[in-house]
Amino acid sequence: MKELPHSSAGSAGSNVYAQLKQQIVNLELVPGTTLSEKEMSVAFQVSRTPVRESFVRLAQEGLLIVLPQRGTKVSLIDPDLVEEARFMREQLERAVIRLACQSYPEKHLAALERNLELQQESLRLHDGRAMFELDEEFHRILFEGCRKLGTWSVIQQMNAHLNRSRVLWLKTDPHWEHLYDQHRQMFDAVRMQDGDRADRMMQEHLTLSIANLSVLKEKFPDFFVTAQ
Amino acid sequence: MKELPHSSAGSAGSNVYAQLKQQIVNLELVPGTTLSEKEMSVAFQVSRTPVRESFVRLAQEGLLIVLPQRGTKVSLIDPDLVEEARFMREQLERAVIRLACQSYPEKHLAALERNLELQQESLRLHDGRAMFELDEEFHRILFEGCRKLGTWSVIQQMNAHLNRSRVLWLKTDPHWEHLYDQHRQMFDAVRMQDGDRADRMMQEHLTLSIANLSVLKEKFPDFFVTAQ
DNA sequence: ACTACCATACTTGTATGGTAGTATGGAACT
DNA sequence: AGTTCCATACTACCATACAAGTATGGTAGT
Repeated sequence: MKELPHSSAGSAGSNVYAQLKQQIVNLELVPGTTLSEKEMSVAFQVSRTPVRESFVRLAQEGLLIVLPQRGTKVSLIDPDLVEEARFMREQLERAVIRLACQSYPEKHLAALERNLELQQESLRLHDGRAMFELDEEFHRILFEGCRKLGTWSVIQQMNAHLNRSRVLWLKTDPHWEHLYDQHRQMFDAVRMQDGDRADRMMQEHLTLSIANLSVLKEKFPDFFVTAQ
Repeated sequence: MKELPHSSAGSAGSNVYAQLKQQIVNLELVPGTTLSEKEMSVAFQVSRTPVRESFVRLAQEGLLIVLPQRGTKVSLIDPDLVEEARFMREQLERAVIRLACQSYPEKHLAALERNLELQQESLRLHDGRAMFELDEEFHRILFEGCRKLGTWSVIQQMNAHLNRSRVLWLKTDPHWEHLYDQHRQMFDAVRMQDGDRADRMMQEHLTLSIANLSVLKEKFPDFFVTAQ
């Protein structure tokens, strides 16, 4: 078969996985959508095997629900899981930023500053998509500087749920300026090695970030789990 | 706990996954062992497809390393990952037990007490295997009572690495009595709603539990990653 | 003795046909 | 009209065949 130019990166299975995951997290694949191996195999121009492989991985992350012999659908957003993900992030990020205030490599400090500049630039351009990614990277750099990238990647898994609601939130009312300010203040706190202040800022940052989940539930009721 | 359809027994793929995972965590499959889809398919009397499915899932958890067209091997224990898992557990469990001290269902409190009794019984019988599982369940019940089971299951993933070193530790010098005492004291603190004491106990509990990783590295050098 | 080459026997990755279970719609029956 | 039954068209699951990359050991050439 002819090699498609875009599919050269990695195996077919990994490509399907990555693309599906992105579509799910970006809500291009609406929660509740029913998929099928066959359907996706024709869409991605591959056989069912790599599609099935990606389904297995996505199911393990809770993004797909596979019902044997019945079908596969994109999972609904579970508010309890979202809150748990927020809780988890809060605990771990507060602990990490306290570590960062004790000692943090100069190299990563510079990376944070560079990231903040890019945030400012994206803010000026009202580029929400870029802000979203820079936000993610800001926090990732924090973990990286503390040599806690394994922790970060585990968070990411649970984060898939949190991020879907954040994407929804983005569509309604993004307070990017406010988040930028908080990032800036956290950066300053790390540089000044002020652990208590950094902790306080992070807590506020991650508490407020998904404050009004109920608003989203009202606005997009079909996307959420109702009965628990 | 919401049972993911995939994790339930029944399908051949899930069975292979569960059995392989258990063998890996129990170190019956020694770190570094090379496996192959074909080999396992004859061992489990199934075709390569479900075996491959289990490989994909285990690889995502970091328990298997798949090298395309070369082979698959059981991952070595990464001391940095073990420490990260410990770090993660410490932060999350301390936060959870503080929650438990604020409010905790009577039902789960009773479950904890029953668990402690079983621990005492296993202690008397010197049944290390049972203690290991009761230890896990004790902590799980704590999360369950705080409605943080999703967090627990995410921890479990990272815990696979931590548990392998704990199994090693079990083979050398298990201080089960000490751990039992700590469990008992944590239980008392939750019942008395003494958050500070519970926090302190949990921190101690999870700090000491893998104190001597370097000892294990000397005793079982082949099981660990050397260069990072 | 040493090097370059290549057949061969592995490995994982992919495609495809068949199986069993499930939802669905229409026909036959009450 | 309402209910039961069954053919049909799905589904995920599994087995198998093939493709493609890689390690290895032997061999021919220098």
